[in-house]
Amino acid sequence: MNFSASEENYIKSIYHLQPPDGVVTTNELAGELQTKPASVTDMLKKLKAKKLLHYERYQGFRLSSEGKKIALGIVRKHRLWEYFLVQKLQFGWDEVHEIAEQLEHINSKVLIDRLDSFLNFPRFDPHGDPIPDTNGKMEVTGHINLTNLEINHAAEVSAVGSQSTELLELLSHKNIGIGTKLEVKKKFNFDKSVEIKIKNLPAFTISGQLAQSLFVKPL
Amino acid sequence: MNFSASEENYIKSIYHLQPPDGVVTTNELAGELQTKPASVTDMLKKLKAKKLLHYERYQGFRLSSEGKKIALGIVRKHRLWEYFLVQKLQFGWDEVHEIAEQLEHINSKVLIDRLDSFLNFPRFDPHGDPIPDTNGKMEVTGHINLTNLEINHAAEVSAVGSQSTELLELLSHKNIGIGTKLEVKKKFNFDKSVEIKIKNLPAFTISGQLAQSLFVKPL
DNA sequence: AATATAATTTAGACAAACCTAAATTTTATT
DNA sequence: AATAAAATTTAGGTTTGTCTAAATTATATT
Ligand SMILES: [Mn+2]
Ligand SMILES: [Mn+2]
Ligand SMILES: [Mn+2]
Ligand SMILES: [Mn+2]
Repeated sequence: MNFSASEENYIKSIYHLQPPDGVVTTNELAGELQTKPASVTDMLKKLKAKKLLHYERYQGFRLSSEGKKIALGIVRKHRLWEYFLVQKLQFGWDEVHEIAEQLEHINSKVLIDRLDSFLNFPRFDPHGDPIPDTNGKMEVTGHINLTNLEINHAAEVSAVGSQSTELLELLSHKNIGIGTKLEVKKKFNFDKSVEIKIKNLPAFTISGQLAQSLFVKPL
Repeated sequence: MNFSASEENYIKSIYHLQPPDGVVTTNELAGELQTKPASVTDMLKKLKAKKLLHYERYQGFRLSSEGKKIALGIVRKHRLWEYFLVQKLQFGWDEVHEIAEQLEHINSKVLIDRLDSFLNFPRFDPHGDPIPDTNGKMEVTGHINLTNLEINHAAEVSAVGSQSTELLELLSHKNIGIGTKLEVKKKFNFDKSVEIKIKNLPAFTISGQLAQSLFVKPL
């Protein structure tokens, strides 16, 4: 079965909004998609008819297992393209979302699997979100992006957003690696930079871009 | 101004059908786009209103200079993506058209210019068609693909379809380079392979894939 | 429990891009 | 020049995805 770009955007948004056990509401989804509740209701009927979601009117809705499978396919495409844009075409991680929003609707299984292979099967996108594999499986490590770590909570670096030599060079210069224990001391909203503290070293500041590339496991 | 995928497909097809001085007809375009003449007429009105073509009813139509500019932009995207698919993702030149047909509608100037740079500014796509540069200019060399050379007509190799080391390795092994004079002796439809004759050498056969990567100037 | 408010759905329209069938215009043939 | 054939356009629908305004249902407040 094939879906329109519009259907895919709805499915993906429901996937992102859906809490582990709960349900998504019409207004939430309308807000997310910048559309009107009435339009959402129309689409819900269509997606229900296609068996992509469970929905009883006025009761909210959630993806069916088929719907979840479709969603993971779109998420896979979105994140792989983002990784491609950053890693191969020198885009900043803050410039890729809009373009990936278009590219995720290109319809070709072989294209996306070859892209995956060309990129060397990356497990995280430039924002640190895990990339589902060809079967829709993705890592469920407990790590979070450093930018989401709470202030003064100890954590350990567990992954980096990419394997680029530039990133790795910067990390080694700053003595940060997998296993490094650290705390966030302060977050600066102006430029998203973050002050961190590593034991036995004076506190220092890292750029928002670098923080985005670091994933930590709270201890 | 931004155009829908449908508008872009119409514009590109008119560009390809349009003879140097003549005009395109409704039925021709309907045939090319696998649609009905009535649908073509609808779109012609819209494109005329947007000043992308010159059109008087029952009289045929041709792109305006603005329309030509748009067309070249789409052709540029189509051919760059084809080159990417073949050169980076290991697709065969016969497998890329359909995917490029989708990718050509991705809307981002910076994306396509970065892709161009990433690919090292290729001048020909995998089918030997010239790739317009960022300003819509493309080479108008008189060369044609070797697969289109008439049998027993002398010609000189003038360009290759890509710069890949694999291609160049194969060419040097076969003693073919820019400037090599040759004739096509026979074309085999079964596997598209081609028998060629180079002076002072016995005739030999090259694969269809290799022939597709060779461009010659008839002498 | 009654009523007010908020969320959701329905009804009815609209634009884009297509279609079929009928009407019109151009072109070819006698 | 008249007529036949072909090409093109128009008229009137359909589907998809959107919208506004009104009606309905659920939730919150008195
Ligand atoms: Mn999207
Ligand atoms: Mn992302
Ligand atoms: Mn296309
Ligand atoms: Mn091509």
